[in-house]
Amino acid sequence: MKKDAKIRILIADDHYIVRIGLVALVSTEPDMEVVAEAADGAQALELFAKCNPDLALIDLSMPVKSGIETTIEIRKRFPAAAVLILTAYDGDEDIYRALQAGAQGYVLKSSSGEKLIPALRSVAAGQRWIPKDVASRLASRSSFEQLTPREVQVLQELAKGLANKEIADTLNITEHTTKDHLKSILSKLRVADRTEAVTAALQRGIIHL
Amino acid sequence: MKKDAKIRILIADDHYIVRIGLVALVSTEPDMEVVAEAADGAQALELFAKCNPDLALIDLSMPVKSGIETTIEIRKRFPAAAVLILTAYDGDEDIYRALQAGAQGYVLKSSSGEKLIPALRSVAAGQRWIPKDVASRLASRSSFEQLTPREVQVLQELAKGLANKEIADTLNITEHTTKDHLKSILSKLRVADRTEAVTAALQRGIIHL
DNA sequence: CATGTCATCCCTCTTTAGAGGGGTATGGAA
DNA sequence: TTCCATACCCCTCTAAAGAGGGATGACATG
Repeated sequence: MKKDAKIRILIADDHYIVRIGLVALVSTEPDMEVVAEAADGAQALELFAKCNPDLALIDLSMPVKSGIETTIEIRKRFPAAAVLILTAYDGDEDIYRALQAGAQGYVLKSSSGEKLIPALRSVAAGQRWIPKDVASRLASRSSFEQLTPREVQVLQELAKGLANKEIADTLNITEHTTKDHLKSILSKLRVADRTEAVTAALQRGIIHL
Repeated sequence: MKKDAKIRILIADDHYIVRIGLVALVSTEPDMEVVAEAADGAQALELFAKCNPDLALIDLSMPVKSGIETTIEIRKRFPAAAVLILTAYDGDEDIYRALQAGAQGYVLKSSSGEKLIPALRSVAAGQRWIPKDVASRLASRSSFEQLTPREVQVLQELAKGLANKEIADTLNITEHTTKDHLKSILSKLRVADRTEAVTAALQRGIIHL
């Protein structure tokens, strides 16, 4: 290996402290370096295009453009890009969507340096990296049925506290149809009523406040 | 000032990366040092008792014992302790409770080093530190009426998706009383129904999932 | 072409939610 | 003590919510 063939990393996180921490952690490793720091998704995209890093370490919850959106964009524009998601547990749905979006790995912010560094190296080398516990939750996730886009849309209005009739108006459908969607939401999420549906969806990351 | 009279800081955060970041940040300042690192509230208490730091920098969302609980405990056992809350925006109610719990300051994880370092120095020197935007949100908070402990309790059951009758059973009251509490919750939070009450309470940090 | 999924619409029926009144007992503040 | 907030109880009534059926057109996939 050439001495200057370091793994060039882009980090994207809206928390300044986290960015410092990542830079500090990476700088302890001689074979990697942080070449760009972004505080939001849009900035991450810009910097990726400019720096063309070997690895993008991206937080899920960021302003302007979410980690998921950013990952999708990066992978679309740079199909060879290696993306590792770093987050403070945002629910199974987010993990699933991150991997669907093309991320090769997923690490939690609580994981120690001994776990993080190998993840960085692994994903930069083109391999996948998904912690066992995350993988198992991902498996159990599949036991729940997938919500359709329309159902998610209804769920979002539901979270605002709208009544069926109001949801019907905003979505330009009838109250009957709203009730139908609600019925399938309740059965798919295996909950008893709309309020539990909202909290369950929030916990699983299907919707956000 | 004596050369070795550094500000001795205890940091408590469940995210390893954040702890690294804080250590890295603090180490850039010659007059302060991190003397203890805790990954949860209980550990923070232990280490505080052992190290007796000049300042405790505490995250709000931690396992085992929350930042609020930890702050209350620390302030009870060490009335002279200086506590600075560090968090990723957890809703107005949390900020309010943190300050009620005896914390002298409040900083957001997104704030830059130029803002964080003065906050550390200020609180360690016995002064208060509350960002302007946080202070203004705190003021607007007071326009909402305070929920009683019982109402918060009902709200928590509400978030589980329980029906009025079920809530009544778990709290050993009648359904009528549950409805009464619900009525005052709806009016105090200025929302139309139970579902909106739950999301509003989550946003304001009155309850958590 | 058949099958399946999605989104839409419709009806009935029972239970629940929420608005509107009423009241009592307690314990702290004025 | 008088006042006020809290917590508890009760009743009625209307409008929702949610469970149960059945049905259609669009569109993709086998």
